[in-house]
Amino acid sequence: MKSSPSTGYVTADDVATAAGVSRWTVNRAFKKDASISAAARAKVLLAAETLGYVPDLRAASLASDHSNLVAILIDDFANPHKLVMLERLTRVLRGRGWDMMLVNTLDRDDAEPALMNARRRRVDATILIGIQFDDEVLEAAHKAQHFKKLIIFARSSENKDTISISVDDRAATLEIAEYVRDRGYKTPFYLAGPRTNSAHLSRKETFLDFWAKEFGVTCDSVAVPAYDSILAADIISETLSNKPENERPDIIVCENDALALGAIDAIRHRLGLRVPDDIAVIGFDDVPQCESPNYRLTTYRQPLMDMANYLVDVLESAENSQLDKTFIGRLVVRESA
Amino acid sequence: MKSSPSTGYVTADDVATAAGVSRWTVNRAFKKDASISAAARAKVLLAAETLGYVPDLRAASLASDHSNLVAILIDDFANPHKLVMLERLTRVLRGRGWDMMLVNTLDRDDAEPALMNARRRRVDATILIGIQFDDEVLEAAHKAQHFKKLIIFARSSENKDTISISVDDRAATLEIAEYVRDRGYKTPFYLAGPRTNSAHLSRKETFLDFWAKEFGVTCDSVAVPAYDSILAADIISETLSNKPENERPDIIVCENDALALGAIDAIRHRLGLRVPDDIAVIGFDDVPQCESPNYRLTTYRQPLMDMANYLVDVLESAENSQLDKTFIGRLVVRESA
DNA sequence: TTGTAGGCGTTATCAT
DNA sequence: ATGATAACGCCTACAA
Repeated sequence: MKSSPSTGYVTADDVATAAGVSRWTVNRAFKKDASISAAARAKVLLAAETLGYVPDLRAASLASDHSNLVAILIDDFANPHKLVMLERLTRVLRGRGWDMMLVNTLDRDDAEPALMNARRRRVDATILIGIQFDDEVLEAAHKAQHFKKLIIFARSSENKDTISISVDDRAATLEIAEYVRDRGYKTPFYLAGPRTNSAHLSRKETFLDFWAKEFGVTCDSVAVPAYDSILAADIISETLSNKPENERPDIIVCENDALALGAIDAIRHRLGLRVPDDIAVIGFDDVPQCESPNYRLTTYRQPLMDMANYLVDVLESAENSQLDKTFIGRLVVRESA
Repeated sequence: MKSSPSTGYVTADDVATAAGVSRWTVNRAFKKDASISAAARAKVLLAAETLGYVPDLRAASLASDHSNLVAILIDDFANPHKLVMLERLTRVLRGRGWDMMLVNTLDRDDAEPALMNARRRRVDATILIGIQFDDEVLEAAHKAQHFKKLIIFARSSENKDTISISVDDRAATLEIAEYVRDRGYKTPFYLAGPRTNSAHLSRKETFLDFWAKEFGVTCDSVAVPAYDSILAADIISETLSNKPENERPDIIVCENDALALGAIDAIRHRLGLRVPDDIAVIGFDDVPQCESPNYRLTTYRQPLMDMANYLVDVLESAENSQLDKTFIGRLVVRESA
């Protein structure tokens, strides 16, 4: 038991002295399940309060080898859905006692250094959200095999060393496709996002397959190199501006809302047409803007709260394989399609 | 020097044994400025690579009492500008070797627990971004005086125990006001955000003062209880829908873009009027959507990269007072006003 | 219920 | 340039 430390922080020892107990009793006072008398706890908590003591989580983590800290690696801040995901994730994690580090994976070459960084902090899990964590990056990451848990959130992955928590893309896309068919649209156009090296069947492929089987026609599509509304607007207006009216699609099915919002802008302000009367639009994600009177976008909402809660279940699980899970969301019908 | 540890992590000792040097030499190999021979460093780095060793930052922090980790407390995820700020902040911090914890301050009562949490992690600085950190909360927080650095980002504050990094609201608002005057608008209407207990002069007050002095008239205003576009649209349409044409404002000046985008939606889709012909709109922040062909919002852009870089300067400074700084941004003129 | 050793993986500081 | 000692503040496991 020593007296005041050099660092300026109050330690358990200081509180112990003040409360007239041992340092270990002090620590017990801060644990829920600890076996400690109510009197002792009260005494300790009072002393801690007056001294301004709070336990040091670095030391706790070092000694116990779990930190209740996760790293979230994210790219693609242009997509407004990321803000929604961050809100849900931080809310649920914090509500259940977890902290998170947010890492901006600046570009694809930065993915590995970013993963390395998470390892240095000895986080309990590393969560990947974004488009640049393709199979190749994952392979390289897991070569070293030094992640307690590597979780891919809101994106499916067949990678074996990884836990994937995502919406069932196939089911979702089929629900969208059926809606498009049932509403009588005949000539859909698919607006896809950046191509990745991921092995799984993309939303676009699922949709095109469905349409081909249903009607025996291949519908057109184009890819936008980023999930960016402005870019999507540019590409849609380029693609459609010189098409005669009878070759025009009657609906644009978009891989996500970022693209869909751009598509609506282009249809109205570049092509001078109406949504949905001339061309309908359908999105994916249900970002807040979808509800704006300007867009009223029909879209597919992922059950993000459920997914985030399941993520914490995974964090708190002793297992770290066989934990993949897909979720079913729902189509939110508004006026855009 | 012990052999393989129980935790599964490779330690500096393991590398030391493998490389035939001492543990301290291993650590030196990972420091830029360390005095170590090139040969020794190469030997160590090779051994580390094959063993998969990376330094443990928890232990480093515990021993050195600085973590290169900051906590960012943020609320108001409805405002799309938050995503931009997060992008810039994470980019600059990471580029300069800092990690950040992101904490969602769920509501006002959660501010104190959230601050406590940052203390438990012994972060080098706590950064506050949001509206709920008013003077009262700051007071309570600093009563305990246990923050190495408490920084208010993108918001001015007169609190003495706090470092405020923000745009010069007064200069910005005056620039906007002069623009409004010079373009010949006569009857501006101010759309404000939630009222806070902050002591400083708000943008709204600055604008109203200017207009009163310039023309001797008080312009109308209304407050939206959250920085939320949908809500802003509702309130604008309520407020203006039953005004006769001659009492209608010719421009709506908004405290930020979230409100401004909602105002535009309301003007078009609820009031059936045109922007800017019937009513012009001006915002603040320059969120990405401003550039959309649908909005083309005239707005004021904060120099976020400069501000973020200055934030890191502050983190790396030995001082922790007299560090307040305000920045000057610029008006970005588009077609909405 | 309460106290005690020993260890977690670094760094500061001093010694060689 | 390299090695060694003593923290850093807590937790696990066990003893009293």
